[in-house]
Formats: sequence, structure tokens, C-alpha cells
Amino acid sequence: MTIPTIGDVARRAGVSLATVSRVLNNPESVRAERRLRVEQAIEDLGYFPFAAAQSLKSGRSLTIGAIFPRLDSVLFGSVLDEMQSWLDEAGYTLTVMTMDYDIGVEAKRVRQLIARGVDALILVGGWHAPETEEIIARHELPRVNVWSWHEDCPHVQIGFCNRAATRSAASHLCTLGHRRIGMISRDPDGNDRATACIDGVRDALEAADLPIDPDLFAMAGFGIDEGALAFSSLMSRTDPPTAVVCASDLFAFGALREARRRGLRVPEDVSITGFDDSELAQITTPALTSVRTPRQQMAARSAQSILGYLTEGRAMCSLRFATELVVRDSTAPPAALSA
Amino acid sequence: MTIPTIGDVARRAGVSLATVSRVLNNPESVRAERRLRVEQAIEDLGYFPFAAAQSLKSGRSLTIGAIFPRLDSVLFGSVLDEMQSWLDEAGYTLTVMTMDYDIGVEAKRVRQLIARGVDALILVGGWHAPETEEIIARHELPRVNVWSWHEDCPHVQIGFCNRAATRSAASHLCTLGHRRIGMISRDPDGNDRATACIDGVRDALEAADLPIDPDLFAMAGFGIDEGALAFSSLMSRTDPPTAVVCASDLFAFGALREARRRGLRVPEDVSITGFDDSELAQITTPALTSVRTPRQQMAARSAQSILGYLTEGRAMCSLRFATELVVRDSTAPPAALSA
DNA sequence: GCTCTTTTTGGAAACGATTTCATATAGTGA
DNA sequence: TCACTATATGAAATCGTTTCCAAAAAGAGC
Repeated sequence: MTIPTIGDVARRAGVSLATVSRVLNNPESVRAERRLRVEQAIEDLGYFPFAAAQSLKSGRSLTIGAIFPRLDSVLFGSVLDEMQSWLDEAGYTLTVMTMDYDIGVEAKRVRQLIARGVDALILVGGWHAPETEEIIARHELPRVNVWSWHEDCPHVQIGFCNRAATRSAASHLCTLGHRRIGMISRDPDGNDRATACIDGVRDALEAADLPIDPDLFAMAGFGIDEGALAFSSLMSRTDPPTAVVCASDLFAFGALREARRRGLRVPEDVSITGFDDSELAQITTPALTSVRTPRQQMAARSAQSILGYLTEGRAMCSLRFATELVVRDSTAPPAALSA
Repeated sequence: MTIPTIGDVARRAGVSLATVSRVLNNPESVRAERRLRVEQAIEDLGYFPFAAAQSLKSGRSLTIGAIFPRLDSVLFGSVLDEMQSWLDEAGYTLTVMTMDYDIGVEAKRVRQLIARGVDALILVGGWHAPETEEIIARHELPRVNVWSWHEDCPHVQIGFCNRAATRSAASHLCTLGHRRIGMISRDPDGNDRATACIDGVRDALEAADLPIDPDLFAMAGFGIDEGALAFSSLMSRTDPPTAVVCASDLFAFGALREARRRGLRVPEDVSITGFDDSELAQITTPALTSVRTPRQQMAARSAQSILGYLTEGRAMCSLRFATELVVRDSTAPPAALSA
């Protein structure tokens, strides 16, 4: 059994290649009688166009590429699902790749996606490798940065201010009376979101006239285990913090686990805040205080923005969404105060 | 600025198109002196081949397609990450799509992937739409079913027995002395894993000479909230179960949350088991008893299997991995017994 | 029924790569 | 140095579409 081409369809319907192509792409331009013949032939043969050939000729692929840090995170996954569903309606398809927080890998992925012929690109964050910017510019590819928002970013960005987000968490802790506040964040190197998250905590400390102790800023890679490890290192100090701001819920979950293992009560002995307000923040014990990030909005608006540009030529524009601190049970005044 | 083609490279290096192509695909066949000239030209122009054109001509795309239910699940995400990293090493790329547990959508995705030209397909589960099977067969595309394993499946399957998995959870509860055991599963319609999970629980009940009460089998779609809802419906009965087997950790998390909301103690008032043993099963209170599924192995072996076939022509073969019940704190004998 | 305009149609040239086949060049042994 | 073989190279065909252009058919107006 062989795979039918447009030629097979044309032969069976007794029309030319061009007519079949028109039925496929611009049906109204074909007289009804012939159109039906062609549609019947397509149906009979189970024909569908080979996208590689289409995109070779037309330069369009009806595909959007997205490069995310990883997939094993509910956060990224739900955003991708949401994007996919928007794009679907317009006949577009999302191709997803991962770069594991490495902008070098990201550059390689961009190349792969462009080679495969995507019509637009969705990247996470505002910092990318120079080659990445260069190649996107050269191909004049529409692109959106999601998940962050910077005053001076020259590209379209649909996200939120990470700095304000952690600032709100740290301020909350300051207001509760904490004076030694630790932080667990990702490595800020090459990662604008991590950098902003750290800056946000510093902002809050400065605003509260608290000293900034670099030793209270711990780094972790990804996931619960690394969060636990970082929390452990913070709490092993001779003067441990009374509260810890985590730059991701996963870190916070790890911190909760480690706290329990160490017999530390949360929030009595130590307060913990998360980041992202994932669905799971509600089910831990204690329920996690976390910063809610506008994931669904980012997904919907970036998909819509790209579709608007691609299908109607509407200019894309940046959007900044607000974050909100959701206070639950993992934060309280420090023991010294409540005692 | 325009995008360089193989022709631009040829012109710049002063050689023919064919030679450039050879440098790209079979470098040893080109005399060193010219090869260097060509490589220099490629470098200078920042050229890389347009994959659509390549796959049009060669019929190969160095791309593997995967269709998963959703991305907003750590389970699927981590498997995809793992697959991606294996394929990467061999120069292959993974294209991921979602079908939201709908085999009709899956059929559409298969079509999209084949249209885009993938070299192999990874599908979840053993039940697929007839068109799906038909089109895969017609294109003679290598494919692997992951996440399930059935005695009589005619395709390559790299997974585990879902039936044995829930059977082990339910048996555990029977052994603890539970006599009214409920279940929360996904809709078994068109979903072989859900069907198998339900059968597994029935197996265990039958083996323990317990009656099978259809009212104790609740359905949920996806996620924590739906799990909570299903649990709620079970516990609202006049004769609620003393233990509930959940077909996913997310359902179990929802059940835990709902139990707490209702003032039910776990495991004293009701035992709960999960499925998948996600990283989060350890951090809930109480820590969740769950069935560990071989996600990493499935990912690694299916990627390797496909690569072996594609690059060396090695036959692919099915693999069945074991599951293991990880007993934690969410299961205990029923109150009637322990009292 | 005959022009003239408008709509439909088919032929053929792309798109950017790979690959076959014939030719040119390099390498070998006498 | 000369045939002869082995290797390297280029011209051209090809993959499955889309799209331009010209030709054919249909419709309009008289």
C-alpha cells in the first residue's frame, strides 16, 4: 500500500494538481461540482497533505515552537496544555522542546525548531544566548518571551514581574516580624527570573532595614530533593533563618519535608513561602503560603497574540500580569515574638 | 538579510550543490581541501539545512512523535524529559502532542505528526482508534505503546501491567482487613489503563471473597479537584468505604484534601492509596501509600528501542516492567478492627 | 447569437534539499 | 610517461506541494 499524493487525488478526480491544491487551501475558488469530485477522491484515498512539502513551498508550517526549561513540572505543563488548546482552534500545532535551564541548549533548540520550520517561537524568560537572538532576528521570526517582564526588554514579553513577586513574599515575612530571612532560589546565572527573584527578596529586606546576609541565599537546581538539601544547609547554620522564601513550590515542598524530618514545626519554628501557587500548595500540611503566578493568562494571551499576528497581521504587544501572595498556614510570626 | 540555502554555500565555496550536500551527510567522501572550504562557507553564512526540504527528499526527518494525554502531569513530563535526552544523543528530536485522553483527538494528532513527517511514534496505552492503527500501518511507521502491557497486544509495548498494579494496592487493603473498598479511576471507556486498573481492584476483591459493589467505583476526569469530588461522592454514601484505591496520585491528593475538609482522619477513618508514586507522595500528611510505576525505565527503553530500530535496524521488542507497592502512612487497618 | 468581462482551470516553474549517473580528476603500477 | 582503476565531482532529476500565468469556460449585456 502506498501513500497517496496530491497527484493521486488529481488523477482519481480527473482534475489537475492545481485544482486539488485549491480545494485544499481555498475551496470557494473551485466550482462546486468539481470540488465535490475532489473531496470524494480525498476521502476515498485517505489523502492528507505532506506538511514538509507544504512548508517547503509556502514557507509556512502552521506550527509554533515552544522551548521550556523542562516538562516534569506541572507549571510548565499546564501552560503548554493551555497554549496547545488555543492554537488548536486556529489549526496551528505546538511543538515543544526542553532546554533544562541552559541557554546554550536553548540556542540549539531554536536552531532545530527553525530548521523544522516553525512560524513563531515562544521562549521562557528574557535572557537568551546572543546566537539565539541573532538567528531569530535573521529569520524575522515572531517570538514571545513568557514568564518574565522587564522594563527595558526590547522584545514582546507576556509575563509578570518576578522581582515584585518574591518581594511580596519577603515583605509579608518582614511584616510578621521576621528579621533573619533566608532564600532558596535557582542559580541566577543566565536566568533572569532567578535573578529577579533574588533581587525581590533583597528589595524587601532593604525596605525593612534588615541586613543582607549572602549566606542566607541558597541555590538549588530543580525539584523537591534539591529544595530539601538547600533548606537543610540553611538550617544547619549556627544562626539559621526564621523564615525561608522559596523561588518555587517544589523547593518549598522539599523544605517542608526536610523541616519535618528535622523535627522543626512549620510555621512555629520556621516559616516557609512558595512560588507559583501550584495546586499542591493547598494539600500539604501546613498548606503553603505561595505567590500565585498568572500561568493561565500568560498561556492564553501569548497564544492569542501570536495567532493574531500570524493570521491577521495584528501587532503583538507586551503584557504584564500581576502576581498575588496567597497566605496560608506555612507562615506566622517568629517564635521569639509569639512567645 | 536573507536565509542561506545550500546554493549560497556552494557558490561561496566555489563547488557544486552536490558537494555541499556530501559535506553535510557524508564528509569523508569529499577531498579534505574542498571540505574545509565548504565548512568555512557554512560557518561564515551560518547555514543549516532546512529540515522540511530534507525530509521531503529523503523521507527521513530525525524526529520522533509522542502523543501523551496531557502535559500538566509530572508523570508524563518526566518521562518525556527522559526520552528527549536519550533521543538527543542520537541526533533525534522529540515532538510532543497531547490528546487529553480522547482517542479521537489522538487519531487527529497521529495524522498531524505523520503529515509533519516523523520517523516513529510513541503512544500511551494499548487502545487506539481504528483510523489510528490503519494510518500507522499504511505508513509502515515504527511505533511503541508505553504505559501498559497486555498479554495479547499485537504491537510493541513497553510498559507494565496496570491490572496487577491496582491489584497489589487493593490486596494490601484486604489484607489489612478492609471489607468495603472504594475506587476512584478515570473513565474506562476507550482507556485500557483505566479499565485494567478497575479490573485489578475487582480481582483483589474477588480473591478476598468480597462482594463487588458498583457504587463504590467512582469516576473522575483528571486532577486533584476531580479526585476530591469523587472521594466526596463516595464518602457521602450511607455506607461509605473504609478504604479507597485511587488510580492516580492526583486523585489521592484530592481525596486527602477532601478527607481533611470533612474531618476524616487518614488512615484511622479511611485508608487511601495512590498510583504512580510521584515525588509528592512523600510530602503529604500522611505520606501516601502508592504503587510505584517504572516511568524512567519505560522512557529509556522505549527511546533506545526506537533508536536501535531506526539507526541499526534492530527489531523492537516488548518489555514488561514490574510495579511495586510502596506502603507509607495513608493505609492502616479499618477502625472497626483496630478498636 | 455575438462580443466582452469575469470566473475557473491546467501547465509549468518554483521551494531546498538529496541522489543517481556520467564525467573529470587523482592515484596506481608498469 | 602511459594506460588503467579508483575516487571525487557536478549536472540534472526528483520529492510533494503551491502559485503564477495564460488559456478555457461561463456569464453578462446588447
